[in-house]
Amino acid sequence: MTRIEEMLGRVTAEAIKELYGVNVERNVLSIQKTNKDFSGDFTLVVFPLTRISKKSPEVTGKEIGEYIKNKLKYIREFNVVKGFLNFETEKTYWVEFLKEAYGKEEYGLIKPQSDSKTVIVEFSSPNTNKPLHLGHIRNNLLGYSLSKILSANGYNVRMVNLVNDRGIHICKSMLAWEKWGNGETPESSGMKGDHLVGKYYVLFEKYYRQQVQDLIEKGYSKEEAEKNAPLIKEVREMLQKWEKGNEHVVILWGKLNSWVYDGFDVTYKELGISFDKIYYESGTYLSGKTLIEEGLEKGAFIRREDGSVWVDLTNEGLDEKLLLRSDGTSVYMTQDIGTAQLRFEEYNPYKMIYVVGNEQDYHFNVLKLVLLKKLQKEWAENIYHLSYGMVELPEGKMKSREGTVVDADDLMNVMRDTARKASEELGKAENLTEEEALKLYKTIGLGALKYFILKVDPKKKMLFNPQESIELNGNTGPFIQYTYARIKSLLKKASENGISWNKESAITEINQEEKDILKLLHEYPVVIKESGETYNPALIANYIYELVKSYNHFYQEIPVIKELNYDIACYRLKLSELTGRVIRSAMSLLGIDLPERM
RNA sequence: GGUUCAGUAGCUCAGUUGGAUAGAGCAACAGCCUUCUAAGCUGUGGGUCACAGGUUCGAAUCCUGUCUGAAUCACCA
Repeated sequence: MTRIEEMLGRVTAEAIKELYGVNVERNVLSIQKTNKDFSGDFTLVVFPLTRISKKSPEVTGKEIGEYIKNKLKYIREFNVVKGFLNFETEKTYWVEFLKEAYGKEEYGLIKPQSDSKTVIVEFSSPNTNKPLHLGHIRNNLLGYSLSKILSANGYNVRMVNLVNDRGIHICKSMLAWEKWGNGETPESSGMKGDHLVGKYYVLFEKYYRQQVQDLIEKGYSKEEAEKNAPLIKEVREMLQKWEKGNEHVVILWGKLNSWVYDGFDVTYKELGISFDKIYYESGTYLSGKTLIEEGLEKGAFIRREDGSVWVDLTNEGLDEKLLLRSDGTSVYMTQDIGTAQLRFEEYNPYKMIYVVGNEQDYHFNVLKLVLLKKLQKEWAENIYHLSYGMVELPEGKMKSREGTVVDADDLMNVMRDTARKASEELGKAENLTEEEALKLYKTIGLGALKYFILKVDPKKKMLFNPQESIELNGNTGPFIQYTYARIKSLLKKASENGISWNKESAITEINQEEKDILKLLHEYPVVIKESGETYNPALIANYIYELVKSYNHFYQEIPVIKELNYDIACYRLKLSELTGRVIRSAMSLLGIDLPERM
């Protein structure tokens, strides 16, 4: 069944050709949903067409409307208000639409085929020196949801995580643990591994800052003090030992990292996040050097007297950027150049998406420019940096070193407890086993958190207020989950009453409430497409909210099971079932679970 | 200072290939549970879309300038 917007577009172009003798491009025709204050379902804006018709907007609208009404059986009536031509659709269109959509197994989704294009989504990319916090949660949720959405658009998606498991910041917690840890382990302390390691990272920073302060008081400049504090010298030494493969340091590194991974695994599992492939920086940080050499030969880069290698991007409006240190070791940029190349060789992807915060906009600009302009890698055109805004707290930005972070594990626990409290107050937990109840609280708490984060446009920074953001009413995840549970309950009751709605039913009328829902269901495939094209899960979130709101309105006003006309009751049950299926489908694109009852 | 991004109701956010009288939620107030789950529904109040110009049938949306905020511009990652 062709979508009505397409039919309208085609026939409108035909009308203009017929009436005014001019061929118009399909995309200059603006066909949109009719504003709710006017009568009609779809609207053609005729202002731009008056230049062609050489007539007033009203007359032009009437002429085109008349033509279309006679040509398209699904258009029942039209009206013209100023320059807006509003079409009213025939109810048969909606009846047929529901029948078709209802019959599809996964309405709205495009299944990836084995020969579909591949898209790589890199996200999460944590450092192994501290536990995950709210910022990582936004990253993880965006990356995971985006992957699901792209998959629903028919791409083969590979979810990839590049773990920052080496470097000076990792050595900081290692050194601190060795100095002050007294052999403390996750088992001996009862702490989650990532939290334990994070504790020593904070400890390092604390003593380091103290040493810097002491030196400043002795007359050092701040810069000198930061360079000469004994702890930073020790940690540099440790990094060098690591790079040379010093056995003691490598073993220590392996031990602490394994604790962190155990901790991360728990957090990822709680969050419901998984990856197809995990890369480790320790395995990739040397890559990229050959590409730099290649660039040097071509004259794309400059080697300075001290041996360091730079790229000059001043013509592109950026600065000079370091690619290799004077001692020949690589920097972040070097390895990103290398891993990009490796991945394109491995997967030959159609797109490669990096989900990374907007604080690294500059870095990704440089990365793409170097690959594209300096190294002439045409595939770099397909690199896309999904740059998301920071999560801020009422008191400002989160800072790991200063302890002003919202810890991921803590937050999930708080959300679950809030859900528990609310459920108990509302008496929802009755008739549930302890196990069922716990599962429900987790579903609701996480649903609230995930929806809260994903409903905001990724590009924008967002504010997280711990007191107010943990909301379960209004435009929230639990609101949607609740509606879903209601639909489930309705369907269950209907089948208990022996109603079999899964059959043809002769419908003579559809009311406004039903039509509102049908129109939204009708839009679902378009929303999936748009959110895939713009890499924006928020479009899905806002769409579900609209759908759920109009279903709740329907539910409140219109009887379903209690409807006495059997055909109408069946029709409304079908509508409800499809709404439930779309809610489930759309929520799964956000990575949010739904309870069967709540 | 350069670059980039942002500024919409008291708060958190929708709304941009330019379209009709700018929308939700929260908070406030007023209603709706003997009737399919009230985590719901209905209603009221709340706006100089940061400011000033410009483009045109039409601007929150595009352009220019100003103000405010954030990020970034490291031999850190």
